[in-house]
Amino acid sequence: MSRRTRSDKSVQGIPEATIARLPLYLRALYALADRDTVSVSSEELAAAAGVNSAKLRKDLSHLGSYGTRGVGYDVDYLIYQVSRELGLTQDWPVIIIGAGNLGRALANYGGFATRGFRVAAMIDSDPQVIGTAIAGHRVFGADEIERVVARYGVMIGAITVPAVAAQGICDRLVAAGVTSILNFAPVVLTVPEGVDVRKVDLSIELQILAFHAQRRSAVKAPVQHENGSVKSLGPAAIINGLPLELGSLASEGASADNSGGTVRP
Amino acid sequence: MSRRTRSDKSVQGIPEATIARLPLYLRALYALADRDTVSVSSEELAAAAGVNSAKLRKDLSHLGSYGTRGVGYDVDYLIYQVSRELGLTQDWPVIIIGAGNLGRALANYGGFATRGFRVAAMIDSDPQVIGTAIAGHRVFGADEIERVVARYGVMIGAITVPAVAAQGICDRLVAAGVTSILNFAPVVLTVPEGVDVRKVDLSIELQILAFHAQRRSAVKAPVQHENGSVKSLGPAAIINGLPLELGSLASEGASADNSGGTVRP
DNA sequence: ACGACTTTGTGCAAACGTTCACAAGGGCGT
DNA sequence: ACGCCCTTGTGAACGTTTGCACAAAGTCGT
Repeated sequence: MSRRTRSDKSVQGIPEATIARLPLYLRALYALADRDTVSVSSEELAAAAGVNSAKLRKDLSHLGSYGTRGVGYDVDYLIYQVSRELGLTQDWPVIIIGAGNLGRALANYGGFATRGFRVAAMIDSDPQVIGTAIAGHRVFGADEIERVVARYGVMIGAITVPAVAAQGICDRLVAAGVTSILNFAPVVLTVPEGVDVRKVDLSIELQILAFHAQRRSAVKAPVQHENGSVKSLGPAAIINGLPLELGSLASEGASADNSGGTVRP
Repeated sequence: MSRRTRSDKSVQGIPEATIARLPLYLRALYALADRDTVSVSSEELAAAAGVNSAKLRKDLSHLGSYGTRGVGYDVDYLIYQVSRELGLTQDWPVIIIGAGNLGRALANYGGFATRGFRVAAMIDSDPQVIGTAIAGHRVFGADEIERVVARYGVMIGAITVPAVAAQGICDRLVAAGVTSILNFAPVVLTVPEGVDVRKVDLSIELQILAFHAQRRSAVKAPVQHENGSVKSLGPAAIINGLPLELGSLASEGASADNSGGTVRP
């Protein structure tokens, strides 16, 4: 039954939500493999990945029947299957546009090159940076984008440039043949059909956190005595009823205005 | 009628999916305000934020009735309402743990301090870095975490340390009273109930892109002639029928087997 | 003052995602 | 060889999210 049924379920139909979790499972599997674990149950793997075991089983079932009832999953075999499904059995050359802090962080990111990805080149517009090497990768000028993409068959581009420059860079990448873009700039990129854009947006995540934090403190001390886990908290934690209006930071004129000059409440 | 109906719908029930989009709308609104746009329709705003207009209207309706039928939404007023809902009308001091490239990127991130957030302090373990200033923020040693959190009433922490150190830092933050954590380390953090963790994971995003890229090239030239938007592509784009098996990268027998030695079909 | 026009806000149904709960199936001890 | 025990894989129930389509409600021109 488990033959490479290229038609059964994998035809075209793996849910987005499942795909988004596969990398998580993969990471947990690698961690297990590092500890020489040979086999793992859905319960254990789910715990390691931070999800519910039923969900994990259903997710994996979309790839095929790679487990053994009564036993669990063979770690190495599952790593292979998940990797293959994600397309990580081949190497993806990636071009990073923008050699600022974010671009450097990306280039240095260990788990990056780990499996499946490799930095083909970095691009920057600063003459001072062009020609230097970052994390072992040569930095080219923006005019080299097309050449680098063609030369290395780059299909994935990471944009870590300021917001105003992002759309322009995106257009050039797409024109050069890049069909997958990872966008770190805080703008909505417009791309032609067939191009895939994912965004990583720090401020959005912060804002979501702020919402929940506000919600939490607004409910005003619902006195969370309920699970003894509280003991794991240090003494300082209890003073948090957060009486402080965070006015203390003071000294800095910084906060209020900063270059951007956009505001208007 | 649009009074702060603290009871109507906002009682407690704004869907997660909606909350995740509010920051997007907020950004689009600020962009409009910068161009001195006074009023905007759901259609326009939705386009600017890259979503469907029905969705946008439904999302906004969760906050209250802040639009005017036949006209649209007042930009400034909506900015205020969305900001208030997200809790951005107050300043959130954030502590950044890890002054590596990612931590620096975060500290320098313009849109960061923009509205609602301020870097209370940065923390690092490298003696060479401690005591210096990054983007105007003093870097403290790890032993100062508790003091900084208590002093500034920090409720949000951003973890940008290596994976192995992340859980330890997380525990200390939680013990110190931090209840919202933005985790950049590629690990699943375990926290007590009541603490909110969001993760930003570069490699997961890349892997999702790889999946779609693979899918795209696997379908082998389904000849996407269909929308004239192709003309927006440069010449190089057309050579993309992707004849390249990215074999140029060559050496590797690629497709069939790869190092992983894991296999066993 | 009124009617034509525009755009919001929402009921409803379909699509999608999650969770439960259990039958199917495989290993292991006797 | 057999039956018990364990864990997978999945049908079905439930919850959430999306998108349509339209009534409600406002503006603007005449």
